[in-house]
Amino acid sequence: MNNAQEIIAGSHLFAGIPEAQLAEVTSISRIKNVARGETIFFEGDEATGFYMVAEGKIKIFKTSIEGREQILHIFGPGEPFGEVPVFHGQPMPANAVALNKGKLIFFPRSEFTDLVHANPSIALNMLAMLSLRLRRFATQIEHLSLKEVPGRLASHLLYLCEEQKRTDLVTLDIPKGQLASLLGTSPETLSRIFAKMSEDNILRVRGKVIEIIDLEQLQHL
Amino acid sequence: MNNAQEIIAGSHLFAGIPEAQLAEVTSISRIKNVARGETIFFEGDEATGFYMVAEGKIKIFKTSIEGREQILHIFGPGEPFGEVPVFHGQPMPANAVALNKGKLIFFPRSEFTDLVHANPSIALNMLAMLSLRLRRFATQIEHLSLKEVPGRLASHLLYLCEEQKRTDLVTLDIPKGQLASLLGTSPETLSRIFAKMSEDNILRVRGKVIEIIDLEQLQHL
DNA sequence: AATTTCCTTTGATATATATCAAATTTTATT
DNA sequence: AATAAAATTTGATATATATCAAAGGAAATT
Repeated sequence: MNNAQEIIAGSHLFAGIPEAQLAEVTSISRIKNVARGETIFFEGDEATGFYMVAEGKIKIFKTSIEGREQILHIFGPGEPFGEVPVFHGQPMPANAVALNKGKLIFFPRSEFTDLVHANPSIALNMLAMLSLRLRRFATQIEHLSLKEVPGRLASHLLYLCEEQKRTDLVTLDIPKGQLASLLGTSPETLSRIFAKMSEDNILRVRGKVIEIIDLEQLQHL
Repeated sequence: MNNAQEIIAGSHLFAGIPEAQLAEVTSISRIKNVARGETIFFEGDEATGFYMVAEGKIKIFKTSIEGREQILHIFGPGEPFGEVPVFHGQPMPANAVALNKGKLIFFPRSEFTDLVHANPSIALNMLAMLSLRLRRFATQIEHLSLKEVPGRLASHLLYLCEEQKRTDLVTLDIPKGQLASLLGTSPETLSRIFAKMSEDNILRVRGKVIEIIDLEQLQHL
């Protein structure tokens, strides 16, 4: 009745490591249940370890003094988060909140670094993980700075198309307000751009379901 | 007359590894001289290895179709760059150009990954490196999305204050146009904001030298 | 030293997007 | 099902910043 083991075994982070070590990884982990909206940690908190999502979705975000928020990542099952301070020994760089009721697997810092020392594969997997994340951040910076909101939305929809392996229709996996925060804009602006795209017959919005009418136009943006 | 060894030995990436391995690291490296303005690689190029700056400065940047550019990093002596694809096996995520005449140390991919396998310290140093970089990217995203240009400029100047260990006067280490691209704005806007800050008696601009008059005001932004 | 090239500043204008406010729809809770 | 709460949409307005254009200044090259 412990699916933590399954999540761990199926994750990229612990891919390809021997059964024995997998058991060891599991043995140092702890389960934490979280409610929708619950804060896992705040920016500036001391890091005692990192997490992996078992169920639900977690958003990692920064906030301004005025209360606006910018989402950096949204993580789902199998994805680790909060690992940056593990290797660098500084406080948490951002806030983490659960988007839904869910379950997390926690790995205490020192136990985990011991494992990494003994197991170069984990280190290399983690390097691949962080590299991928850097690449995504680079794209996010590029989009924020060089693209306008319609372009960012188009990019995101095309990303969802790939993820959902469909080209005619995608389903948003987060509320539109959260999507606005992920794209670095306001809910109002996002809504208007959806409206504009509908008007231009690029897509049709039916709640969380986006029907894609003109894929080429979308790719063009 | 080979200061590559010195740069390598003094770098964070290879800090604390035994003499013997340091020699090995040096032995797989190659020196590359670059001219001011020379391209090291383009986004999308296949990665055959990564670099470390020995002399000069390198900018890593993205460009839009219209030709605008956003600088992601500026790296100086001792700092590695282009390592992301080494661990993830995808093309280069951004462009690299030399800001000055300089010298680079190149490490071929497979030789380096062999070294990492054999030497967990290098892996852990690299993890610390990438973690730091993720943290900086997170800050950059935060600034682009949640702060206005004056705030970003203030942040940068305060960062230079720390780096140069002065609080009354800092020297820009890159041309103002490049600084604009780093801050995600245009040279015109940056110039205007410098002018505004001068007018408000926050600072005084003398070419590349910025005299800081009101540190508190600057921190306030 | 002269000249060309590049960098920076200043001015005028256009526009994408934030913000405030209110209406409407959707979702959650009793 | 009814009510409360939250999310989304639409409208009106303000503003930060991009862009175009041109002049002035600094730096590099001959």
